[in-house]
Amino acid sequence: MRLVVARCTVDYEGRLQAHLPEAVRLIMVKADGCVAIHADGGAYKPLNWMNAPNRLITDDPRSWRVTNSKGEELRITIHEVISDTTHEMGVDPGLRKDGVEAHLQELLAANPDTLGEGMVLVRREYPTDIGPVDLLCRDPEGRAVAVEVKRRGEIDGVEQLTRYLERLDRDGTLRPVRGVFAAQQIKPQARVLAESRGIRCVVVDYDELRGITSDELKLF
Amino acid sequence: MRLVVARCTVDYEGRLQAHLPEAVRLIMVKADGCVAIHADGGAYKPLNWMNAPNRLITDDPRSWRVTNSKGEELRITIHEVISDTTHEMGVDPGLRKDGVEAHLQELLAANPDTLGEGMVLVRREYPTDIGPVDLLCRDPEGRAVAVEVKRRGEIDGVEQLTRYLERLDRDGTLRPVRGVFAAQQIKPQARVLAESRGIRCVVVDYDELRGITSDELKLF
DNA sequence: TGGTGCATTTCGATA
DNA sequence: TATCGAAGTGCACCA
Repeated sequence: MRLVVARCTVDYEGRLQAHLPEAVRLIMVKADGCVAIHADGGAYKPLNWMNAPNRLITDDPRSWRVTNSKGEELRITIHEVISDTTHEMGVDPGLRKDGVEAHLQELLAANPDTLGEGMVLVRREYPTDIGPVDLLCRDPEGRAVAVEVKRRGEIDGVEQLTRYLERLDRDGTLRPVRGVFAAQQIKPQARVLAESRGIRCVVVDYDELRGITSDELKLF
Repeated sequence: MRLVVARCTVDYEGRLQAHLPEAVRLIMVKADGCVAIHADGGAYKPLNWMNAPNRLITDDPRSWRVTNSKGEELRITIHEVISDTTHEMGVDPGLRKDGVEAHLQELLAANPDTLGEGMVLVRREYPTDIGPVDLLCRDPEGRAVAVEVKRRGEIDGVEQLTRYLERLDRDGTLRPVRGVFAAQQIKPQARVLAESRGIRCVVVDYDELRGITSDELKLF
């Protein structure tokens, strides 16, 4: 990784046009070739960048050009170099994560009762011609229930579930299919839209659900 | 901005749990306090981070703790410091952008003819109870036309316009409202969905539109 | 290679 | 401050 601290101006032309006036910034060049220009503030997002794969030309150390195959271009004009260092880091072993939507889906699949008294799981990732539904269940009366699982429930999640319901309803063996929108948190507008379409909203407590599952495991 | 290159392990606990095994990485601490841990690859996104505002405790230089008011915590254990530098950068003058959706909307508002012969603008950001429609126009016969403007037209844009049309149609003074989906580029699947719902698709040439507007200005 | 959905999304505008 | 929609979104996954 090469780290250049320099007074520079930057121009980007590609998906939009953008310009950075002269100032001191950090230019980070990673081993995969991606370039990022950071100011001394503003979260982790750089002011400007060019992802790999790209071509970086620094023949003229005062004027860098980064281009990619999509015709995007980043021009960095360097007025004064304050620091220029390079460090070998090797390949990173990578990040281990826990607690994302996939895990929430697992927990709900193991505890369909959370989605409604007496609910029974038919299968996870139930296929339709526009993609898989997160969960397909049956209620105590044997009626099909399609479940969309989100960490945070917003309008586009309701739209997604609506499209699935439309498709599933065409299947004579399932019709009529009801919808359940399950999330750790549901935005008010998403709730309004869901309920106006007869979709039930279920707010899920992740930690509680994890507790139930581990309690059940203790029974064995 | 403080730049530390170090062999480290990192743990994050907050919106999810994540762990980084021991490796050499860049730890970037910005003036606003935000902390980002970068590997030598993988676009501009850091492996781990904590945005401002937060509290950074480095009393023990081998074990940093970053916490915020939401109860999130980042622990950085430093096994070996390879480099540790600090640079003053001052406040960045910031990024100037051009070519985004707002500008496209302005240009279309100034040239409603682009959306259809004889189209007249009623107003931009026409309010509904689920949010404002980009443009509301009337066609030569005086019928209402709702326009959704996107840089790139994809399925969710069609869904958005459909929701607006649904709402506007409830307004007796406007009904029936037609829809126009305007974008610099329209994905085939979005076009199919739009047309199946009777929504007209208009591909807009940004540069040409800008030319028309400047030509009109020259007339004055 | 392109389409779809998720993200510790981030970011900005607005009510 | 919450909420909503856009982003040069990035990224994984799958066809």
